[in-house]
Amino acid sequence: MLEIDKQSPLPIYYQIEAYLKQQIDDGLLKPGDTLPSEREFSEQFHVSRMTIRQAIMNLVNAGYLSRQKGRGTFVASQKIAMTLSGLTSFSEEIKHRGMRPFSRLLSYEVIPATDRIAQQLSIPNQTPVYEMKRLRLADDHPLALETAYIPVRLLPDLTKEDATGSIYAYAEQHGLRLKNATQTLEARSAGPEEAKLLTISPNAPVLLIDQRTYLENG
Amino acid sequence: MLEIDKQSPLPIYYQIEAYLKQQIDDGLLKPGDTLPSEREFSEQFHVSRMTIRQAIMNLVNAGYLSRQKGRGTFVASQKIAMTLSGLTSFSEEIKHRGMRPFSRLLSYEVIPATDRIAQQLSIPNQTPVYEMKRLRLADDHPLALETAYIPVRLLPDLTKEDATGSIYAYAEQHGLRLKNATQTLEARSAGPEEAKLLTISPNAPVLLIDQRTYLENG
DNA sequence: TCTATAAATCTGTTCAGACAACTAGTCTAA
DNA sequence: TTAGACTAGTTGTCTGAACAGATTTATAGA
Repeated sequence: MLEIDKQSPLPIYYQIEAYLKQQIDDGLLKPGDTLPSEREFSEQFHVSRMTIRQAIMNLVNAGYLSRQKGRGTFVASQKIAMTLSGLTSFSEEIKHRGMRPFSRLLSYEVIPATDRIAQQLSIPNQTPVYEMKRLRLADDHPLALETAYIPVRLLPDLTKEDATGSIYAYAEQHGLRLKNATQTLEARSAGPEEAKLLTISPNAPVLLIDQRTYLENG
Repeated sequence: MLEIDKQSPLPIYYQIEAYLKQQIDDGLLKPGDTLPSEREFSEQFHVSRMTIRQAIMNLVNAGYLSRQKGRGTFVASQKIAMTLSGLTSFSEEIKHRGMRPFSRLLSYEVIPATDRIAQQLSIPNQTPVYEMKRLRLADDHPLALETAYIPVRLLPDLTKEDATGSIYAYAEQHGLRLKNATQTLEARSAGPEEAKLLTISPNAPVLLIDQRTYLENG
């Protein structure tokens, strides 16, 4: 049992945060486990609910926990490598750096989800999804190749023209509230086609980024 | 001027957040600019200070803003690539994935800061700094090469033995409260020596991570 | 003028309470 | 049996207040 020291120079939320992180790292709390509710924590530690929330929210941002309105707070899966708190789309990211973002649509079609895609998106096999390949540029400098898969069900009326702009902006305009994204990174060598599109030499090292964006309801 | 719609299904803090993000992306707020204080925002929008705080904290986590106790809130520099809200040290990160972290100290010495190091750490030239090279392993599998530079002034009593363990833990034990870190990523080819230590082939792509950790007071 | 003290201003932390929105289970009526 | 209403529990949002700690500005005294 944790003893909170209210006289400590360390903030209370910080002590609780460290305590929970320890429990997770030590395996006392396993991925998928449900945490006590905010009210229970509040009574257990004799502190305000807002203080508990601050500790929990920090751990959610750090990728240790996840929460769902009406259900509870859970220990996050180990697989989540890095949680981006600020969910920034490509366009936002580039603009933020003062460059002019641009993307060229290479291909756009609706295909049934393959095994791998269906599994990654947690949808049934063969579910129709949009497949969009785009070349990302910043100030006319090729920057990245992107292949995006989106279940058709989520955005039934998406057209080829919409796909030219920002998908994030389009989604938010149509009432989908985006929640967070996870990214995993991997470095590998560029294939010949990729190298050509990005105007780099074949076998030059490239960064492989797997980004998944979730809606607010999961 | 922003008009807050208190009837909107979108939370108030979210509206304010979007408004400020827009101002920054549009260049109306430039890096270094000071934002109005929380009290001023609070009066301007007729909402509670805590609501303002929630909007601002989200933007701080997303890397758009930075704040300093007693000074104010500022538009963050464009250079900040990605701010890790959860400041996780190497050991924490590996343990979180259920592996056994280990590090081998390759070299340890005190050297005067070179031009490049001094500039990066924002300290005067020739200031003595620790230089520690470490090979990082997870479950005996070589994972990363690390070269760390720390101003001697910050941790005057650091010994070679201390350097074998976690520097973060050591720093916190000695009263330094760490704040946040920025990481920039770059993919390049491995040199022959690096390849040998990491047991990979020369020229294999590796990930270059430049991580900077700041103390709470900067 | 210069310096040391005091006041004002700012962000950081904490509290107690209120209502909204969502989830899951129970109970009731068709 | 089943569809729908109800209810208890959970997180999400918001308020107004208070004090702490850091920084800057104003002030008074030498």
